[in-house]
Amino acid sequence: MSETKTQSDTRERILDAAERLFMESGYEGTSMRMITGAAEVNLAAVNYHFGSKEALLREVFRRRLAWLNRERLRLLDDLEAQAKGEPLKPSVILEAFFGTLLQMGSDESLGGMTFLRLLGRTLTEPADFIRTFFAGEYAEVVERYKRALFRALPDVPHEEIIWRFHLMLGAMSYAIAGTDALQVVTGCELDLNNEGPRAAELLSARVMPFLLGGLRAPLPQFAASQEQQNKTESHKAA
Amino acid sequence: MSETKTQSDTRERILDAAERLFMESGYEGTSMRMITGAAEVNLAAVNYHFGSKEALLREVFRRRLAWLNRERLRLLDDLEAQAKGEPLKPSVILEAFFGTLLQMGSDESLGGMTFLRLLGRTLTEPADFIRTFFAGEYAEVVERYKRALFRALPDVPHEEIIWRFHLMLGAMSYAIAGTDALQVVTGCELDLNNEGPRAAELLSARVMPFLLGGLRAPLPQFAASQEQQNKTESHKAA
DNA sequence: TCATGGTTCAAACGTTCGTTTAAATCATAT
DNA sequence: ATATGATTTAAACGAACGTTTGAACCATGA
Repeated sequence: MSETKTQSDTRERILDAAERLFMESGYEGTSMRMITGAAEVNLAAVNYHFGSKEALLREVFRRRLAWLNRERLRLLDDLEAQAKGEPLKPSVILEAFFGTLLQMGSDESLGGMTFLRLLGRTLTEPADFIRTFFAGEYAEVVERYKRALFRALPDVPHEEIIWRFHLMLGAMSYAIAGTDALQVVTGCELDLNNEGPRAAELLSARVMPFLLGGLRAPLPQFAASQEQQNKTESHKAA
Repeated sequence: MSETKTQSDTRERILDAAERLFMESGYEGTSMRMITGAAEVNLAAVNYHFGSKEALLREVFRRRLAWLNRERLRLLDDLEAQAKGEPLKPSVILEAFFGTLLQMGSDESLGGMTFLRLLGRTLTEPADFIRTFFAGEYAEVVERYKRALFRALPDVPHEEIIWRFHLMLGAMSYAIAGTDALQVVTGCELDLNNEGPRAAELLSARVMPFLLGGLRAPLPQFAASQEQQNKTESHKAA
């Protein structure tokens, strides 16, 4: 009814509906007709505005990840400048990387918990175009944070740090995705859905100590490249 | 190529092909024609032998999870009998729960790494029938191991233990699923594909210390919200 | 030998998928 | 008011989906 509406909001309506439906049903499980139906726009609107379903998914992530990863880099720049050349503490690095992520969950204008859960689920989607897209979006930020962790933990082999970074991502993704297959059993996810914006704080308090504990765990000791005899159990690999 | 073949191996061929394809492309991303084509059987064979695509997926998991969860329960029975009423050490519990899982990765007749990766990915699939199926398959084993962890960590609130169990599952799933969206960046997954049966040992050495570190991390301190103190044995058994 | 019941087969079923088309509609500047 | 370019619309496209069908096949026991 005013001039702000002259700029059609069809694009945003589609992106919002797609974000929610991709989160609920996955990429392959969500059809164009579900999306355009929920967004109350014409079926052809997706192809007109975005070109294809794949391009739509990419745009759903791009509009959120642009902010997320720019913020992560900015925060790391600040922290490193503030440290004046000294290595950062691991807890500070993790707080910057994951705290920025969780902040999105508290802010509806950044996607809220809907986007967080979509992100957690999509990281394990097998489709090729998804994986290559994410690799490109995350390349710089992962490289910078990896380097920060290398400096923070000079006695830990780089490969081990990469693995633990990997494991922390997994634990966080899983915790965020929430509606995992076992939630009926474990039965402690309802809070995430009901608490709304506070969900991010709860998640942070729960998960960050776990991640730090894992990151600083004693290193595994390998026996050369052959098997080690130190194993206490009698299991013999055939 | 004699009487053992009289019992048609069509069922197993389908299950093997479906296991691999579901792992590579996900449930919705894998078509019946892809499965029957890879298995070199007629398109109608899936519906004849299993009834539907959903039932096929369930059977793919049932033939592996039956062994896995039976073994997990048996091992826990043994350990608890051996402990003569004393609580088990957390590391022993985790080794039983996750070691059994990783053992499947080393044994091709139990599914090998293919099934492990399929399992890791499917735990985050959003489809309803998948989630309810898993809930049923895992109910008993999760309940038993939860109880063991409660006894092993009497000073930790039950809710916190459940959360950390949850996080450990996530980290392990993510590590196993392997081909995550960031593998191009982190670049340390190739070993899992190339090492074959040894992949499980490598994974174990990498992941178990991380999980233990996370499980034993200092507890988060909340600003006095609903503080539910832990009544060790008065917890009602549902 | 033939009847039988389990299994395989090619073909088709109706539905839904992502995408495209061309006309209709809208907003804006001249 | 009219022309113009951007957007929306209804309808249809061919392809692929999961499933069903009915006949052909085949091992086995009478």
